[in-house]
Amino acid sequence: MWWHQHNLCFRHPVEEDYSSGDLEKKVATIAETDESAESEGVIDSQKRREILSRRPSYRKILNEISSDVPGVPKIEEERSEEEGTPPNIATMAVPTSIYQTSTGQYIAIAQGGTIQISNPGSDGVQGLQALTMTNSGAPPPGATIVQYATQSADGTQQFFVPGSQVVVQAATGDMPTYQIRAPTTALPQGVVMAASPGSLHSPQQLAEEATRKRELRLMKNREAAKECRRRKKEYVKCLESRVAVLEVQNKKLIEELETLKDICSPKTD
DNA sequence: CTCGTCGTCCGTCAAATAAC
DNA sequence: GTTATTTGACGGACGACGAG
Repeated sequence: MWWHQHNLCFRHPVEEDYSSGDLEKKVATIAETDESAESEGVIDSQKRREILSRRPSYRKILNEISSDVPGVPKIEEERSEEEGTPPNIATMAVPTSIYQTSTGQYIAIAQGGTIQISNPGSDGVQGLQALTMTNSGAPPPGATIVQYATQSADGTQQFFVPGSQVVVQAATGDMPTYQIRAPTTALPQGVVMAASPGSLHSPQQLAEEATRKRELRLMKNREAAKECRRRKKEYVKCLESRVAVLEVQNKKLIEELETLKDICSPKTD
């Protein structure tokens, strides 16, 4: 595989994939001191199973927290790129991702695999093309077909667009970059020509189809992992702020308790 | 300058979970 | 039951930083 050329195994003692478990415990501990011990020892079997099993997604957890605690922001279902959203796309249907090409064009990849390309300098709507990837379900009538292909020799991923243009995704960098290019060569190895599903018969075609599916799955998972990490960060931030709030509350309550103690049992000396 | 360590980010896999 | 999504874990890359 082109992205895995390194076989050296070497593990850092400190991982970026930190566990948020400690923070969760901290929040739980502080919250326990705040609230009465009513729940102590009352864990029924179902709850125990819930604890033992995998916890729900960060989105769910955070949304539960935020419904309990006002002021805690909810994780949105889908979010477009926070900053840098081009003004001429802002009024479009909310895309999942927006990318700017080297030529200044904007590519918005919406849910459902629709790709929108808009030209800068226009009034925003002019020059917009809605494209649908062939592997994202049945395209709507009249949709332009985009052919997704495997990486090319320079380590990029390409979407083939009718009209002799290629949308190229660079393999590295902080954010995936997309470029509109004229194809430099004939279709690279691994490209599946637009063919009806029923016509895939030969072993080579089947293998190509399998490769294409794998590439698509990896691409989707790549994006999912990014999104998951973003949610996790948000979740950890939320827990940290909750810890801070609860610590302040705890301090106040302790002070209050001391004051009340002093009032109720003043020293006779 | 080189080397080792640390922290962070990323892509991938696999398993759990959710959605249909 | 099948498919899609989510997320923990793993391993590699890379930059920052200090020690020699």
